[in-house]
Amino acid sequence: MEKVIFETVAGYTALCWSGSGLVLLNLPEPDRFSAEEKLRTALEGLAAKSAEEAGSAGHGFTPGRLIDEVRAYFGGEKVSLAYPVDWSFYTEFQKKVLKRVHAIPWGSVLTYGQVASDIGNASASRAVGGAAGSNRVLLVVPCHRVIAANGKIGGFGAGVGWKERLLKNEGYYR
DNA sequence: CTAACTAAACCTA
DNA sequence: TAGGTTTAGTTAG
Repeated sequence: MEKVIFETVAGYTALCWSGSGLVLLNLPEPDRFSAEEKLRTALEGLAAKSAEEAGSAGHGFTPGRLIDEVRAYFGGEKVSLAYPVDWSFYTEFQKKVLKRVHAIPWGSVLTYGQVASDIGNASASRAVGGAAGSNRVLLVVPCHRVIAANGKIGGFGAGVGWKERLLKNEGYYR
């Protein structure tokens, strides 16, 4: 597992990846120390499951281009952030949800209910919210592009303020 | 139209 | 078994 902390205009961001794809991408923190704290805490939760990480083939991922894109993202530029994800830390249901969310393009949104139908479980909208909350690869898996059916913003683990900010950044609001 | 409340639904720890 | 990034329906203001 490789890891790095880099700086953007929005703050310090932690990134982790394995041989099979991205493992973690946090939102920016105001200083390097808190970014490291958040990274350490997140990695503790992953440690228990990391046994299955062995034996990944490797896809030649290097963080350089991704870091540039994340910096551009917070600079207000439109970027695709299309990178492979290491799904091995998620349950089957979470994988289905997050893979569907992974495919939501810049500037568009789905409701929790739409994601639920798309994965063949129309009545699982609330569980979709739960699965979205398990996403550790923010931005690359754009769970902030999933909103409530009444047009309201819905919830967000890192705080609804962040969700608003990300959606505004993508031109979704006004 | 907004706010408040309810029941139903599904996954995870 | 509790609770979460829900939803649709009902009722009151």
